[in-house]
Amino acid sequence: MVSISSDVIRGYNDTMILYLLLERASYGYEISRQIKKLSEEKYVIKETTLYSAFTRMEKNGYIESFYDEDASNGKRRTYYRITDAGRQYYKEKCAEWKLTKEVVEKFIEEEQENGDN
Amino acid sequence: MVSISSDVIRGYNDTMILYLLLERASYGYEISRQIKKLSEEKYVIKETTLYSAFTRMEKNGYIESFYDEDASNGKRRTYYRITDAGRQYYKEKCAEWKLTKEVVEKFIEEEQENGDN
DNA sequence: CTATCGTGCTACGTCTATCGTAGTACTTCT
DNA sequence: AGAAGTACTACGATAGACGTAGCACGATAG
Repeated sequence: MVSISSDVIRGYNDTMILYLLLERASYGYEISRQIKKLSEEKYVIKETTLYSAFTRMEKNGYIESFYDEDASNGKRRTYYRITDAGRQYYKEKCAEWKLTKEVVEKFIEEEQENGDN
Repeated sequence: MVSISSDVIRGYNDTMILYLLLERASYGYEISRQIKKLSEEKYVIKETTLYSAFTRMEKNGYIESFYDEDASNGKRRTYYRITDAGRQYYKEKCAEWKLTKEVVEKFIEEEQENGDN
């Protein structure tokens, strides 16, 4: 069964997260479920990958963290919102994706869905 | 200017090399030039990346190395040919690529080529 | 004759995104 | 009370990519 290896999705985890943050600010667990859902269960991001992406992107200024002040109690969530730099970065990654796709596809053979020919 | 980062092509260097070896056995320098040419100069594989891919793939049994017996003298080239396992692996990577593309594209916004609207 | 350029590698160390494992903490369901 | 779900953090390992450097040989130019 074909599944997505970390090496091929690498470099697009950030893009996926930013895409979801374009809609609205969110937090780890929610982002994780949204990725799973939007990818139709084809891809599930690992927790450690997700949180380290948050840390990295905040350090790079692509996202900002904040706490929901209304949260009465319970384990406090860390929310993230996208910054202008993040929006810019997202756009660049989209452009890069198109280029990458173009290049990779020159090396991919269309598999004629074979009837055992 | 948009260029392809190593993190996004990671995991497809092997695929590109194998694709070229499907055609015929080849060696480092030639593969390198073919990748550059076929990608229309959009991607140039680094020497170290290429040779470490050869080593890795030979260890994994996807390719086999041999020397050109006819080569009279000069620096001897190491040729590589693809194995059956390599052909199988290539096919899997092609299938994986399609899946990856499907997933990633759900997170990519089509950039309406803007006339500064 | 020497220098440079192109070809064809190898060695070695660094970087970094991802991931495995584990642990903490709080809530809700049973 | 215990388990399952939510919401993280810490720490170390892995592996592909890459920077730098060097070696070896042939051909071409000065």
